[in-house]
Parts: sequence; structure tokens; C-alpha cells
Amino acid sequence: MRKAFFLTRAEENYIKTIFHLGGNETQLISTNSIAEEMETKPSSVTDMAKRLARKGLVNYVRYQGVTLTEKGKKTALSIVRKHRLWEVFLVKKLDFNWDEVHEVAEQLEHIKSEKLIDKIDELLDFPKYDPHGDPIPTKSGEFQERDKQLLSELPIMAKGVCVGVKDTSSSFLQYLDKNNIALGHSIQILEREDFDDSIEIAIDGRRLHISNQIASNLYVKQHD
Amino acid sequence: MRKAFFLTRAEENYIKTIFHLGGNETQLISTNSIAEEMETKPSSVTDMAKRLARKGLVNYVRYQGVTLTEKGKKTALSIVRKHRLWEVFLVKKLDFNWDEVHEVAEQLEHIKSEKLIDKIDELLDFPKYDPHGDPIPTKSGEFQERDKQLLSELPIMAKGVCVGVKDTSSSFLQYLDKNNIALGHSIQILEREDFDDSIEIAIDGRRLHISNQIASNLYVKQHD
DNA sequence: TCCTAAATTTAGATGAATCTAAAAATAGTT
DNA sequence: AACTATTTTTAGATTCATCTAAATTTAGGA
Repeated sequence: MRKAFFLTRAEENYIKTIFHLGGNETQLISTNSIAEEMETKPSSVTDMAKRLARKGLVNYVRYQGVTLTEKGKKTALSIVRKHRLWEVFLVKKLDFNWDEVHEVAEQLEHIKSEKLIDKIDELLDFPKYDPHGDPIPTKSGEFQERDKQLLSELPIMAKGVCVGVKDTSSSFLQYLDKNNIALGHSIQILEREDFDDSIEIAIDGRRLHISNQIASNLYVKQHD
Repeated sequence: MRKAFFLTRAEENYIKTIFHLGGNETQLISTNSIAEEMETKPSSVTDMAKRLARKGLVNYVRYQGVTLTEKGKKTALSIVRKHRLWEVFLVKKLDFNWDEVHEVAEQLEHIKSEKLIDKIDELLDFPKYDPHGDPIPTKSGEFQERDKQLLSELPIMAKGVCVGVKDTSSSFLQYLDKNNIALGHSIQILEREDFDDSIEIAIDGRRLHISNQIASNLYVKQHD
């Protein structure tokens, strides 16, 4: 019988970051990019890469980078699942605003209790998306990105429903709140300004002028 | 401006243990008793005692023991508050049984977010007691033990309401479940067996014979 | 008072997670 | 093919939290 499988908080955070950087796919993730994302030093990442490799969570090639193993992917999905379910819980049950949930969910995602997260899932009636529109992996690890495009990439006159945000910073989310843009709203592109790629949109009967910065951080699902 | 006040998980656990051992009062708590309670070594406790003293959370007297400072007490109450509120949440909102909540609450009590625990408190409608009958400190740190006695200390024919448990082990709580003994039930002592101090009780119209072991782990509030 | 047993502390070690500074490997360019 | 800039790794140090083993202090007899 081999030693019980247990991950420290730091290990879980590395796994999650590698996943978000695309460790899912085949290309190797560089230690530098991980360090940058986690605001830590490349040398620390190297150490951790070795540790995670020893535990069978990543494939580590010296001077090349890492990818997640199957076990690593499963772990990452479980953490992402917990993070996003907790975010839904905070918004739906405790009236947190969608710009306040991230920090707290970063802590809650490390709570170790399968029963707890399953019960939370049930309490929330098995949500498919988190408050930012990101999909929640199922208990068995199924995970499907929603069919979506950046608002900035839609052609003139195209219509769509707002389904997610790319940037999840407080300032961006608060901008959206202030302008009454929320998931589920219908949007139509009315005009595009060639000079700065800003666009004029119709949203819920109102007209609104938004910068390219904004439009390229809003996901929509196009319809006709 | 001095360094931001921050406690590690280990530090919080020590503070909590000292509180439970009576660090509230004036007598010093020995390193040995702390080590025993936490299933660690006395030498580890000594190290931590120094660290906590440096941070102003305990008064540490070499070879004598520790007491909590005002700051330490405040910290302890905040942790106990979080632990007990989470226990209520698990039982009331997620249908955990009262013998399953401790472990998970041990993790949840370390989540750092004032807003989160205040919202949980509100969601639960500001409960005064946890699922084992222990009082929940208020946000401002008020904390009052309920007026209660051990069932084993009640005289013959005395009546009372079950208000808490002393032992919170799974096996004890499951015994109570099996015999349909729960907080809020009325109990009357009918007979006491001199030989082994076991007692015959009336509870909710039923008669039940329970050992002294059981009776000395059940709290009741006596009435007439 | 002196002695011994128990409690407590010190000293030194270990593993996790991090850092800095220096060394090594890689990749792009002439 | 050789040079250089960048990336990555190594080596060595630090802090936290823990341990074991040895030394010290305290407290309770005889």
C-alpha cells in the first residue's frame, strides 16, 4: 500500500495554474510563464515542477517545461470545479457581487471534503456555469467550453447574448455593473468606429458606446 | 505602520486549543497539556509559545505555561465563532449529521473573510448554539455558557431538557441518534442504580436505561 | 535539605516552500 | 559556426512547523 495521496495548498495552486495556462493540451508550459502567472520566481517553479513530477502529476522536461499527466488533469478539474461552485454559492446564496468572489473562492477551493462540495452542488441545483460564465466541470471531470466569441470579433449588425467575461478584475466587472451589462443580456452591434475599433451597441433597448478594450473582454453567443 | 497582522493555520490552531483548555481564565496552561490535546510534542509547543508571545497573543512564562492575552482571546473567539457557525451551516443547509461536521468545520474555520462569515451568520438567522449545544460567540466576541448540568449529576425524579453534549465523538453522537436522544428532548430521571450509577430515564414518553458514561456526557437544563 | 521523577526547554535535524545569485542550457542572429 | 540574450536550473540561504534526544528546571517526597 503506497502513501496516501495528499496535496498541499501550494501544490494545488501550481496544478491549477498549469491547467489555466493550457497544460491540458500537448504543448509544454514554461517555468517562466508559470512564475509570471503566480507572481513567484522561476527557480521556485523549477523546484515545484520536480516535486509534482515525483508525485506523478506533471511531466517535466528539463529546460522545456511541464504538462499535466492524466492524474494532474483530474486534480486540476476537481480544484476548478470547487472554485467555481463556491463562486456560485457566494453569489446566489450569500449575495456577494460577482467582483467579490474570487479571493474567497481561492481559499474555499482547497477545503478537502467530497461530501461538502457535492452538497453545495446539490444546494445550487447543479449549476453549469459560474458567475463569470465559465463552465463548471462535473463531478466526473467533464468539462466543456461554451460556444462563444469575443464581442469585438462580431460583424456589424450581428446579434448575440452575453455569456461570459474574459477579464474578471473588479474594475472591469464594476464597469459592467455600472453600465448594466450582465450575463444573459442581448446585444447587437450597431456601428464600429474604424479609428479605435470602439463600437456602438444596443443592449436591452438602450444604446451604448464601448471601447475595444471592453468589447474584447466580453464573450457573446451569436444568434440570428 | 507595523506589519499586517496575520496568523498561520498552525498559530490559529494553537490559540484555539489554549482557549479550549481554559486560557480564558487566569491560570497558566502547561505546554504538556497543549501537546497532549493537539497530539504533538511538548517541544513543538514551546517553540510555538515563544512565537505567539512575540506576536502578543499569549503571555508565556518559561517552565510555567501560557495564558491568552486580550488579543489572543479575541482571536480565539473569532475562530470558535467561525467553527460553530460553519457547523450549523453544514447541518441546517447541507443536511450533514451532527457527527460529521467537526472535521470539515476544522478546515472552514480558517477561511479569512469577515464578509463571508457574517453572511453565513445572517443566512442561518444568527443562531445562538451550534449542533452540539455549544454557544456561538457574537461578532463582537460576547460569549456566554448556557446554564446547564451533566445528566449524571441530576437528582432522582428531576426533570430537564437536553441542551448539549460534552463528548462530540462520532460513536457517542451515533449512539444518541440510535436511541433517539437529541437536543430539545425532555428527560426525567426515574431511578439510579447504586452499583454502577447507571440510570433509568423517561425521554419523550419512552423509558430508557443508560450507563453513567452516557449520562456524564449529556448536558441538561433542569426545570420543574 | 537533598534527591528523584516529571515537566519543560534547548539544540540540532528535517521537509515544505520560498528566495537570491550564480551557473548552465537554449534559441535566435549574424 | 560562434555569439549573445534569454530562459532555466543549481546551489545555498531563510522561515515555518515539526521532530528526537539531551539538558535543565520544577515540584514533591524522604
